Amino acid sequence: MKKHKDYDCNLGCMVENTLEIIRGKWKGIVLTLLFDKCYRFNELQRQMPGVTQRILTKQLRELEQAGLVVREVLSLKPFAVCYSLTDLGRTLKPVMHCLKQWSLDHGHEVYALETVQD
Amino acid sequence: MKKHKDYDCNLGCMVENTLEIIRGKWKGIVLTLLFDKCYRFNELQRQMPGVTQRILTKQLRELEQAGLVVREVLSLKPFAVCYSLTDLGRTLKPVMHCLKQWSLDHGHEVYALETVQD
DNA sequence: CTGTATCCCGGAGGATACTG
DNA sequence: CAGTATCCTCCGGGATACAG
Repeated sequence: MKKHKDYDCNLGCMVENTLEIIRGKWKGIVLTLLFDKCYRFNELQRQMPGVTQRILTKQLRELEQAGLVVREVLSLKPFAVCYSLTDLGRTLKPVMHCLKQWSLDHGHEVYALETVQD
Repeated sequence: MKKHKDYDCNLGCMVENTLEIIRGKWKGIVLTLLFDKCYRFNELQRQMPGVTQRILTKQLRELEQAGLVVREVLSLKPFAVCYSLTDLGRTLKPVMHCLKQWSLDHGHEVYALETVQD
């Protein structure tokens, strides 16, 4: 695991700390999904078109390391696991709401400037 | 400029949209700094130990493209520019506050689990 | 079903030198 | 002072195949 910050910053660092946790490409979606209910591995994958097993596993492991997500083995015979949020993970709800709200309010203004026609 | 999203997602996508804008390594700090006042290029660099000119320029250009930051040439004789936030950029203040607050409230809990002694 | 093991690639970030 | 121009490194993300 890598160090969180390689230098001390008393300015935007707080913001960066939080950002690093949710920086992974699929972590935002994973967390958003898990706010509602716990998910099986393949349920998650189906909700996230484009992600591969390896990457999804990786994102989940990292969220687990951060203490935001819990992996629970339900059964071994038919191998089944269940991913859910920890209490700490749940505290991110207002944060994610904040991000979502901004996108709803101002996202289109950004798009207007990015205008990509590929 | 790259496409914002390569697929349509109606779940965590909103969150992702906002995250992509501030994903750059130094963007959080830049924005945080610019909330207070406008900065000269080298003022910014001095506030951000570790960043190189090239990278800082890149981050600023991207924020500019997104419509969050304005670059204003103050004078040519002694070459001077000034970076400040647009109205759109300023709307990110509550979002950044949200991220910062979470770090203050729960950041240490994450650290506790990451425990890296390198 | 839920992974791990390889191999691979592009791009973000960085070091350094040069410029108007 | 505020940048470009090169070149380079590293790592997140992905494709694919295999495994318990």
